[in-house]
Amino acid sequence: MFTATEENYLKALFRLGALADGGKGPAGTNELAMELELRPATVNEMLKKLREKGLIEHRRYGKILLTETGRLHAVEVIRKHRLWETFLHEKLHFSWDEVHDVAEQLEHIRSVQLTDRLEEFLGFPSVDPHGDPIPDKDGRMPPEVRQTIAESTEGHSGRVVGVCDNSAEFLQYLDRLGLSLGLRISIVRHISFDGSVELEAGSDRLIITRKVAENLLVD
Amino acid sequence: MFTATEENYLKALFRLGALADGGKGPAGTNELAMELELRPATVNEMLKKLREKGLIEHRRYGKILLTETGRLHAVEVIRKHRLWETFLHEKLHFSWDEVHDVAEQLEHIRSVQLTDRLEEFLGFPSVDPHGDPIPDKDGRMPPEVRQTIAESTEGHSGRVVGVCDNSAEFLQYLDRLGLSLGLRISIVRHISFDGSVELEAGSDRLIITRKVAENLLVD
DNA sequence: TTTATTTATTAGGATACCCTAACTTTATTT
DNA sequence: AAATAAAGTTAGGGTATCCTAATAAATAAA
Repeated sequence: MFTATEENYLKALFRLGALADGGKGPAGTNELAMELELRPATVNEMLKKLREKGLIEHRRYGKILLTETGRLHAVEVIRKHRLWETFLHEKLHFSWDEVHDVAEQLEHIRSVQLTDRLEEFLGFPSVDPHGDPIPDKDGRMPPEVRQTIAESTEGHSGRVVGVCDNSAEFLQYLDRLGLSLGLRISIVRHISFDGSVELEAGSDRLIITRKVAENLLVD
Repeated sequence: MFTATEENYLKALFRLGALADGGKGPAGTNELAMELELRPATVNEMLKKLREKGLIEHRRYGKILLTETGRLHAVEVIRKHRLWETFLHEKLHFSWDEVHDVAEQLEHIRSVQLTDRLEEFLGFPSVDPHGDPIPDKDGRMPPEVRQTIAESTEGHSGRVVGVCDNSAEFLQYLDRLGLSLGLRISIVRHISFDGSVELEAGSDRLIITRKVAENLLVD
């Protein structure tokens, strides 16, 4: 039905929030090119194809929006990606910074039964190893009630439920800081001088930089 | 390192036994094209590429032979294919006729760790759901001591250990005949009239056609 | 051994996806 | 509103993989 390339475009548009509602609104060609690490000219060509397949709405010099069909396919790919990440982490003991690249390949395997059986095998998980919610068979995604540490209020306490940046570098850095998914923490104070945040995790205190705080999600 | 297409060529050459030793010897362009369901002209182009990469030996108008490097890569792909088939069958409960097409895609996933971890997760299986041996990490494949029912002697008794034809149609037909992998059977007699073979399975007797007998392997 | 058949190769084209460079339209400044 | 900047598009190429049709070499048959 769709090539791996097409699926990557849909996924990128979904990430950019190019949705009629519930997202950041229409996306631009340059923005999409940046997200996919491709040239605008290349993206422009593919837009034509996606338009003709009814996956996006787009007029010459206009903005890009996923159609409902496009959104459903994007969510399906994200579902597959997150299920595979969960499989790799829980069954094959890949660390959370190793799962992404392999899942990036596995998400494009075409099989009507595979995804659903994998989901069942994993016991219908609700989130992947990075804390991101896994859409169900019908493309429904549990609403995320989470915020970055940077935007949370002082005194707030909750669990680390996800990250914004999935790079191996960041994830390994978190491991070194002793921060892992599910950890209970409290926001002690925001330091206005440089945006650092002081946290309490159990009986430990630690300070994280603004950049880390902006990429760590708590519930 | 190698594209999925290149890997399919290597696999096909291995299947055709295009090995310096231990196989049927060199293969031809047409033969390979037939195996891959492509045109000879297409195959001819790819031969150039495989030759330059040192995966095959081939001179203009000459026969094709896998180099040692080529053979090792072919075996690695076969290893991945069979491990995935085993996963699909044992963990996700795909029937033995459903596993092939999905494994055909999964075998091309590139990850240094994935295959070995999958193998460990599956408990180091020695054969896949069709009874085909799974090569180990170093490309060693347990020697097959098996023969088709058509060539086995009357009175021989053993287990059904594999099939030559992996088509869903044949595998479903076997299910209908009540023949499954691991079943203990005895060869009662070869019927010279039409090549049919009479079998005993437990207390049951059944007759299979010559074509079935040629595609069923016993140890 | 000359002819016929089979097998392999070349030539030329198509599609998918990517690129750079040049150009056009839209948006932002002044 | 004119000038500038930013965003989007077109033109022209490149590689990988496939194709058909024509040709050349090798093999088999007469």
